[in-house]
Amino acid sequence: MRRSAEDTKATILAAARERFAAEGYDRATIRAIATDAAIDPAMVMRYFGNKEKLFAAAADFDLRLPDLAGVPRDQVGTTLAAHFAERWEADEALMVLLRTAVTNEDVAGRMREIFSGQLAPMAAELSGDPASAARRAGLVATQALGMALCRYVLRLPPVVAMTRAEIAEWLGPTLQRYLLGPP
Amino acid sequence: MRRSAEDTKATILAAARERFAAEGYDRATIRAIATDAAIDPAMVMRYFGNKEKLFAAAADFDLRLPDLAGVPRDQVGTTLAAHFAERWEADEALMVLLRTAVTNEDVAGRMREIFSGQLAPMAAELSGDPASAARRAGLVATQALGMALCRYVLRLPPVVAMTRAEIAEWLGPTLQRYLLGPP
DNA sequence: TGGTCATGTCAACACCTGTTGGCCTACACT
DNA sequence: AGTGTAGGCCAACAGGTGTTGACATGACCA
Repeated sequence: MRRSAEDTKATILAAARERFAAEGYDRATIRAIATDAAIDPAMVMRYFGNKEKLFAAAADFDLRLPDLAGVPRDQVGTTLAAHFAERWEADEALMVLLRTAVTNEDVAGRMREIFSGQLAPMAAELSGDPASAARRAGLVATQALGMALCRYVLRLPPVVAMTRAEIAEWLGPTLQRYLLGPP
Repeated sequence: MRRSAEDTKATILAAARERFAAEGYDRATIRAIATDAAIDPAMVMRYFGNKEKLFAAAADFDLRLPDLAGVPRDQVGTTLAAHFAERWEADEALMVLLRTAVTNEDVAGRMREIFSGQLAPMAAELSGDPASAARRAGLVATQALGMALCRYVLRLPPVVAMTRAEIAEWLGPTLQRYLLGPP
């Protein structure tokens, strides 16, 4: 069949996202991605150059943190927890990154950039104390990513069984304390 | 050189643990492990059968949870957090499992077994409420593994910078609430 | 001293990977 | 209708992987 270049590129990218999300960088082969996209492996190279660049294109990620300025100060934690619980499931970008960052130093660096570029500034603005803001953001990351890890990657049954609302209820107070609680 | 079979086996196992911990299952090659152990790759096969069995031998893991029965009830969280902070660094078994479970369903299953065989029973004994115990244990896992992920795998700078004592102080109240707090 | 067996080495296998260059083919334009 | 070109396919390469079998070699026992 014959498609426009843009269509083909988008098809490849979609297939790549799924494979990378499900299997991580190493196990997701270009051949498998090409088969999913019903296309020849050589096309992947033509459109994306090489596997690394394909991954980079598939893994651009925005936390899309909500604006917490207008949220009542004592509900910041719950709001944030609810946001994460939704965000993880909105698309596969987080899975793509998480499954790969664990064994790929470059991608781990990319997660550090997301952390310092998106999460840390939010904590700084919220707490007003630049000295402790980075640590507070780091603690938020441990809980948020830990939930993602146990729920979507390891699939611990009791964690999978929780609803998004229950996650917000349980993690809310934790994030609240990490962000705004006593040092 | 010529060694006893047990010595060789132990040398291979030590090298395998390091490689698996640092690179995960896929990227840790038998050839690299053999080189580290100053030995021929064929010896690995002779002593362990195949790569999967070598991994299984390298990844047996015991959380070594402390006995929390004698701990004052309001210090359970901090005690547990301090234990985790030490346990992660005691040996490389956790890294071996974590780096591999993310892209290997069998090993993910093994982590679920560790969870249900070691962590969940502790929560059940502690809370006395079998109905909610599994969920409470799951929540503990999200925070504990999230800390390990951010500190040792992703190496988020503010999380790496924390001392073990600080980790215990910050995570203690979280684990306390997950285990014994209001539902 | 001669022989046996555990310990170790070597070379090769079959397979899979990312990647490349040449070739085909359908469509749009003149 | 003829032709240029963008979109697509095929076959192959070079390198790395787990794994295997045949062969060497040292230590120990009769």
